[in-house]
Amino acid sequence: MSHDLKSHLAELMRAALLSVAPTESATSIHIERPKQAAHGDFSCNLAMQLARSIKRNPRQLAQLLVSELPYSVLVDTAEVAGAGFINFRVSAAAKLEVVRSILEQGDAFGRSTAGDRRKVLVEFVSANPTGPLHVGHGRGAAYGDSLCKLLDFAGWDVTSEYYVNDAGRQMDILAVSTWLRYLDLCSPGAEHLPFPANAYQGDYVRDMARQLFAAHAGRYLRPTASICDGLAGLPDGARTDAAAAQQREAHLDSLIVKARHLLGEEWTYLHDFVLTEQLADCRGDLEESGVHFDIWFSEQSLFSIGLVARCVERLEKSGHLYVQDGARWFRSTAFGDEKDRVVQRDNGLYTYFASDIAYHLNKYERGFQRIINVWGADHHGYIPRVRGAISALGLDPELLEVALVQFAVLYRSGWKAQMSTRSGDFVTLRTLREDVGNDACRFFYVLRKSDQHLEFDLDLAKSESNDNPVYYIQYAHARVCSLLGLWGGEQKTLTAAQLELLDSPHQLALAARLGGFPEVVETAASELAPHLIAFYLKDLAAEFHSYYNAERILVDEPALQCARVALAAAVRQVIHNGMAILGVSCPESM
RNA sequence: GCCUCCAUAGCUCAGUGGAUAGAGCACUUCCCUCCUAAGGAAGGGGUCGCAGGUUCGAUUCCUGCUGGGGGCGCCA
Repeated sequence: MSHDLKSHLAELMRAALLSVAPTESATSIHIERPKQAAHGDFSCNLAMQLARSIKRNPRQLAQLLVSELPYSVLVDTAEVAGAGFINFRVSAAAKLEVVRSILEQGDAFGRSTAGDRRKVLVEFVSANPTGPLHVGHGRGAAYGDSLCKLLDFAGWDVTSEYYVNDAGRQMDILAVSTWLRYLDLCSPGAEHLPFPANAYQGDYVRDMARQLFAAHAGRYLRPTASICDGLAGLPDGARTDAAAAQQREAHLDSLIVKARHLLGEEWTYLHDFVLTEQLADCRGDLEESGVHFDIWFSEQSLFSIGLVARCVERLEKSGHLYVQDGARWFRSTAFGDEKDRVVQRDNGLYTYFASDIAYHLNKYERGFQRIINVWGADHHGYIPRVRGAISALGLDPELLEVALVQFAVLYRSGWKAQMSTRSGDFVTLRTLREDVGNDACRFFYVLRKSDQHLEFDLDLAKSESNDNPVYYIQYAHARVCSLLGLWGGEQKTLTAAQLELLDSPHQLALAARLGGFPEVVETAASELAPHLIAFYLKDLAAEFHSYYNAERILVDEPALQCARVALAAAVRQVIHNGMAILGVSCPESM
């Protein structure tokens, strides 16, 4: 309704503009909601925009525009204020009508057709399946999922996708880490290989080793001597220099080569086992968080179908590649990147970048009108080369949008918690959800603008969870549910309420706030900013609580009672719709 | 060094071309014989990091500076 009000006012202003200054008919007309109630329900700054080109005093111009404004039953007053604003007051009836719309449209209120059911792909989380998701991943998950729901609400045909990095070195490291733990279990007490500091340290690795041992006993056991034979050496444990680090990585790589060689076919089983385990854990975790993916896309599949090789070939043919130092490079500097990038190493293996080019080619070939990557902010330097590769393949790089999500930093007892999967020192998303609860967790994650660092104070969230704004909003919802229960009537009858009886400032303010929901959805969707929904809901809940304390809703007079219950029910509905976008539940009682 | 995000109340953060810059927490007072007090009402608290520029108008846009997070691999 308010949507209609806004465009209605824009049309009135357009008519006035044509009459006052026909030569300026191309000027865009902005109708906004003033921050202060004293400035009316809507305002327009057209006179100030025009003042310069027409060379007239903005206030006089505004006065002229007002006098040329066509009559409308919806508008009570239009007056000039400030430096040349035109402030509108719309009739109470026009404002209140939104209550009926909300009750009639229910869960669909606020939905728009802006997206025109065009296909959009949203890829997010895509964490390596090398360990449990931690609180950093949680933010990407909450943001991405809310973004999907938001875009769906705004009329897009959304597909959510998780890119599974199941083909890289990290997976090999995880497999070999598990194998080493397993070897210890096979021969307890015996002298065993030292567990490398740069292998995966987490307890979940030991858990997988135990499972492996329980199911297969000594099947993957190989003599220690055969493993050690020809292994790259380790530097002194105390050394922290770059050369030592490089040596440690080389040691790990030679362990992987050794494991492959000694285990043969069984290495594949081991590799698949750890992948399946971690993916299942990750998937379960996300499902419990209410985060759903339509597609789990395997990086390995890109190699299997030969798309990576074909992609590189295609770039080769179009002259975007060259060979140097034995490696094959993509000339990304031709597309604005700061340096060229390797796509194929001197040992013949493709880099992660090569498979990512193939992945993006595949995304384009699936026919999306819009492709959104939700990436951690640490990937920002990666954007130019991907865009470059897309351009080099003759595709439109503008189709790809990258939404960068800044880090979530977790504070425990006033100390910043580390977040490294390899070192095993991290707080898992699962732990966080168990401590804080899923609703508070998801709400907290989207309560910050995504390009803003998020400070997640675990102790505060745990100890003072009652202060969490999520409860404030849920409480408003529960209060209405309680009212509806006490009222006891048939909700369908509320659409027939005499809304004009709602004439107090509190009620009109609430109606105006409710009317703003579709605009908030629209803005949030176009800016990929679900946090705007969260802030809107806080404001709506505040307005409702204030009203609830100031006026009685279940009054004796039947018509008035019906109108007030209808308003409360509309508040409940909009909170419900907004929370659904955020993936947060709305309990009926608290 | 280069790239990028950021700097707004004591703290955590909204607002991003408009009129007197907002919220929560914390602090000071009030309000349950009354529809859930996980609530409400009132109050104090700010040179919107600094300096220029564009504009009728800048916390918002541009440039520089200062301070902070992150990134700059033939890792993924």
